[in-house]
Amino acid sequence: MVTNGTYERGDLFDPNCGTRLILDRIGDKWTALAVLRLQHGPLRFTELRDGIGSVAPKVLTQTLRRLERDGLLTREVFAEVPPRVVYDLTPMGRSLIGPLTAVSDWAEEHINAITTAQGQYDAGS
Amino acid sequence: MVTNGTYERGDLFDPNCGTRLILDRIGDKWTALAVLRLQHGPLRFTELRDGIGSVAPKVLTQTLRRLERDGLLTREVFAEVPPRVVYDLTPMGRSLIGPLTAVSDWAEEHINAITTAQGQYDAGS
DNA sequence: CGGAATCCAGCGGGATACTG
DNA sequence: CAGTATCCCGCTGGATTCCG
Repeated sequence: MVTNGTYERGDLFDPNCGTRLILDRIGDKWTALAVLRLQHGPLRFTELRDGIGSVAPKVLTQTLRRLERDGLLTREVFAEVPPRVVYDLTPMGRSLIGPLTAVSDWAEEHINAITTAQGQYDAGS
Repeated sequence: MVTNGTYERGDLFDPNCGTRLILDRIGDKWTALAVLRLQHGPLRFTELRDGIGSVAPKVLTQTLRRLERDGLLTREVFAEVPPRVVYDLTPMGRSLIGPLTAVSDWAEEHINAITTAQGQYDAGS
């Protein structure tokens, strides 16, 4: 597996390495979901909320604000009545879809095996 | 982007879908790090702990036990004095390295852009 | 409609001390 | 060495209510 002498390309042991920071971010409960929901085009707040499940509005707002702050999505407000706010991924946000999908695919493929393994482990195997 | 009618291959809106479950798992503070540290071969408890940073032993144990329960790593105990315990990835655990590396690579590539975006956002841009 | 404000509980995670 | 046993804190995330 190790063809050259390099370890993880970064410094995983360093708490400030990129991987740690990003993992803390997309590892939270809704971030990855929000990004994946937006991969097919812009959505409004309510569409996002309904599509994702039962997220408290406060929590969804937090998630979206963080993503906006990180430059991964844009938030466009239309001064209308009733108000309309549209969220969309930035190019950088879109570039995250690939890696995220890789993990998601892996999850779908192995979720059954994992559940089985858990059952055996709990059975005192 | 949507060439056919399918959304995410799973049912992301279902709290019980694989992606959600896995993300909750590898999204925690140490799991992904532990897996990545083990990609080059088996390690002992202390080697894992020293390599990863400052993890409280209790927390590292929790992480490793969960991974063992999920069938992602093996825990082999040698009845010696002093005791020796070796952790190693299972084939399934090894198959997670790819997706994890994809995310990790993305993180290393974009961490600077993200930090910059945060700075601008905080500047009230 | 798209939040903001408030309150709150749980638990993930850390520090420390001890043990087979 | 490789944990276990306690204690404890903060923060994430949830429920609810109200507002422009």
